[in-house]
Parts: sequence; structure tokens; C-alpha cells
Amino acid sequence: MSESAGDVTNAEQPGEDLGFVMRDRLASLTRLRERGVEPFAYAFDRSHTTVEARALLGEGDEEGPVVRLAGRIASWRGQGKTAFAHLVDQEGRLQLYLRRDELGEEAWETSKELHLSDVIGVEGPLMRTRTGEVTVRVTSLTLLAKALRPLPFGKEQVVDGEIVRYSAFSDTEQRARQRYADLAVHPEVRALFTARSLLTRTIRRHLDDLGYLEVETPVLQPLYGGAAARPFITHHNALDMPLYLRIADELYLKRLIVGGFERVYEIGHDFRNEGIDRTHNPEFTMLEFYEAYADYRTMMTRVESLLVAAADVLRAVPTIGASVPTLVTPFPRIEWVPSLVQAAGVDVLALDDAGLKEVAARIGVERPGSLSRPKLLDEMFQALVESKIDTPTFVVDYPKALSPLAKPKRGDDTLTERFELFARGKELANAFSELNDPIDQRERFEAQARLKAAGDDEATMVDEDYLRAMEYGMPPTGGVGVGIDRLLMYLTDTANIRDVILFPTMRPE
RNA sequence: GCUCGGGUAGCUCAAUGGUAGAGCAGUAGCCUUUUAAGCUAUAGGUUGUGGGUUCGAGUCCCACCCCGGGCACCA
Repeated sequence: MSESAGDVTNAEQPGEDLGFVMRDRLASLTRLRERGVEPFAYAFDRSHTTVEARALLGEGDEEGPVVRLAGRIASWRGQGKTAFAHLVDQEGRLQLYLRRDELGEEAWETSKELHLSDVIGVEGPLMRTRTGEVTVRVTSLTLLAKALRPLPFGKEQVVDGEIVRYSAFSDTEQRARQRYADLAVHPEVRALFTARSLLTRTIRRHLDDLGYLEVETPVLQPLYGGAAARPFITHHNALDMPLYLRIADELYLKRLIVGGFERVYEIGHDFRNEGIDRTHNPEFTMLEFYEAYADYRTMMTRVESLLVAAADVLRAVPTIGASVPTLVTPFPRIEWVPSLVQAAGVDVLALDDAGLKEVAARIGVERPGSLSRPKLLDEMFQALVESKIDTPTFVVDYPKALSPLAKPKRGDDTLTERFELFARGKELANAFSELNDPIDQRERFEAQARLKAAGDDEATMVDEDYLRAMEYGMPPTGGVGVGIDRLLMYLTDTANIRDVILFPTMRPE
């Protein structure tokens, strides 16, 4: 013991001290090796998962076929010459029943060295215990990986079908930092991230079926654009030049429309060098899709069918499905200006600046004096309309001043052909009839460049290459951006973006 | 950035300014259908960090770090 204690000290990270627990487990590992049991195996042939195995035992059956399962030990109830344990794998958990007379002396001794979190393989026939629980009566036991550090498995019981945990691993910081431990002990967290994968798979399938081509555009860009945000800056050594991590995919995807790909989409990470809160992570997953010859009305139907498909798939996921909202199409469509005028009770666009600020102050917009007129209108719209939208609703036809990238609305060039989709007070999608006039585009870039020169660090630069592309002629195009993290939050009723990102950005410990 | 709350054993949590504790996990023992198994014994701590007040600080004061909620920022 005292010898191995020295090893532990060396093995530990500075500042870590599991001390006695890891010492005990290392001692156990040494004893196993001395007995010729290898604590870290190479492979294990399993015949079933825990869920598959449970299904093999019919309703009235007392005995079932022999199965081979692998997973982690999540609970252990030793009882003299027998023991009950629960084995957890990706899909679920199943009880194990170990008997000394059935395992044999060798394996029984090995079983006494097992700890919570150890990864093992077992073989044995299925059976049903006195209380009816499907169980594997273990006849053969293989240690696959010794856990030197215990996972924070809490005890749990099922009350009225609900899992009740005791001493659960609940520290939100540690759960995010050690997502591997969070996932290992919380099946519902695994279910959520399984749902995330299903969501992107469904989106891909849906767009693929519509004839869209999935493409990959640069993350490292010499110029950034397509959104208003502060970028991350990095440096390429060989070229000796700065590169920016993209803040949007938009400008490259539209280059591809120019190139003749008529329907393209990309699902990838955007990076914005801004604050972190429950709806913002510095890197996040964005879906953008562009369709030639389509306008924003067509894109609304695309968004509708995409969301319905996604919700239908997630609704079928156990433990997740219950929180997925029911979506009824077509989603309501409300026009930006009339809905604001109605909510404010005043024709806000007709007011002069002083009158507008007065109304804004009355409805609770903070420091209206410091805001520009378009920003003021946007704040008022957020306070009066957006925040009150619960079921998915398209807000259409934004004022031109709020939408520098959208085409003017046919028949009313004070407005643009733009929509945003809101649900539960949050934005889920943003889309336009895309600007395809290179002369207009150049003017807007130059306006941005002037803002940047004046100190606006979210403004972008003139992208000459993008203008060259557009000068070759860009077909009329509808484009949509959907934040996947926020969409998943909406569909699974998750409040914090950190909970839908496997490894959210955090300060180092 | 502002503001409120929090940080004590591996996990979840206690502790009037007066000897840092419990349950689970761990260790040793008993127990051949248990399931938050049980019983007996036992080990486990730089109370986020650094200062200060005090005879004495987990507790009071100051600064800082980290996390969470709210606000601000973020089309």
C-alpha cells in the first residue's frame, strides 16, 4: 500500500487529490495484475446491447438465451456469496446477478476487485428475478477497463416510472467541463445529444431530398462578412498574414450560386468574438441554405417543412420527445410595420425622433436617447412583438434600414423581402430574397467600410472578390440561416445553450 | 461591464465567531434473488485564493478567482 501511494502522487495532476480513492483502486489494479488478470483489454465481442437483451425475454419467461454484454458498472450490491449490479451501455442499463457458485472461484475473486465505473464484459443467460426485473445471470466475467477515478454515479430508484436520483452529479460547471462524466452517468444527457445528431441528420436528409448539395466553405477567411459581429483573428505563418474565423457562411455560399450550383447548404461552425451567456457560445453551429430562382416566400415553405420534419423526428426520441412542441403549418405570418404599429397603438413610423423616443421610453426600452432611429424601432419591436410570440410565426417585410442585405420589397421599397421566424420569443431563422445587384452591393459594402473606419468594430470590409463574383451575374436567390443550437434548444425546451453543446467554451480550470 | 446568489470530503449537502459533520461512494468484515439492499467497524478536509479583524474565522471585513441567475452587449 505505502509503495503504491508513492506512484499515485506521481500519477496525479498538480492540484488534483483524489488521494485515498485512487490509491485503493491502484492497489486493486496491482492485485489483479499479480493474479494474471489484465485490467485493460483489447476488445470484447458482444452479442447484444442492454436494450436488445431485455427485449429477448418475453413477458412470462423466467429464463432466456445467453447474451454477451459490455458496459460500465453503475451500481453494486454485494451480498456475501452473490452480488447484484447494474451494467450501463449507450442505450440503457440491465441488472447483473453474480453468484460465486456459478462464476467459479477465479472470476469470483476478480469480481471482488471491481468498482463502480469499471468497464466489464459479461456472459450469461437472461433470467427474471423475484421482483420481475430482467437480469443476466453472469457465468463469465471479463474486466475491460479499470476505472482509477470513480464517476459520480448517484444512487437511483424508479418511483412511478420517474427516475429519482440521490447525490446526483448536479454541479453545472463540472458537468460542462467534464462532459464525459456527465454523459457517462446521465442517460438523459446522452439522449439529448443523440437528438442533436438526429436533428442534423434530418436536416441533411430533408435538404438532400429537395435537391440541395451539401458543401464546405472556408472557416479561415482573409476577409470576414455576411453578418455584423466581431471576429476571431488568427495568423498564418507561411503566408504571414492575418486570417479570420468566419462569422457566417453567406458570402461563400452565394459565390457557389454564381458558379452554377443552384441549391446549396452548409452546416458548420461560425465564430463570433462576443460575450457568453445562456444563448451565446463563441462557436456555434449554423445552417445556411441558398436556392437559385427562389424568393423569400419559397424559403418560408422550406423552413416550415424543415422544422416540421425535425420536430417529428425528435418527438419520437424517448425522454426527449415529450418536450417537443407540436407544429401546425402554415405558420402564421405577420408584417413587421403593421404589427408594431398595432402593438404600440401609434403610427411609430410617422413620429419624429423625439416622439419615437418618448414612446420607446414608455414601453421600457432602456436609454432610448442613445440609440439610432432604426435601432430604436428594432428595440421596440423586440419588446412589443418578438418577445410575445410563442408559437412559430414568420415576421415579414422588415424596414430597409434594418436589413442591409435584403432586396427591396416589390411594390414598396421602404421595406425589404426578409423574414425572421420566432418561437417562444426567440429567433429561429432569418432569411431574405438575396441582394443580387452588384452595384447596390458595392454601395452597401462601402457604407460598411465607412462605419468600420469610424470605429464600428462589427462592420465589415469591401469584399472585392465577392463583388467580382456577383458582377458575373447572380441569379435571384432565396437564402436562410438557422442557428442549430437554438433550434435544438427550442425543440427540446432547453434553457441554456451550454446544455446543447457537448464541449461549450469555458475558462480553463 | 453592472448586480444578486453560490464555492466545505470523490458526489450531494450541514455546521450562533468556540474541537469541521452527515448520507452516498471508499476500505475491512457478515450476508446465495438484491435494487437508494442491510448490519458492524473504519478511513477520508490547506472550508476557492490572498490579506485583515479577533484570544479564537467555514462563519465578520477587504481584494481577487471561478460558477450560476438577472441586466447590459450580441441584426
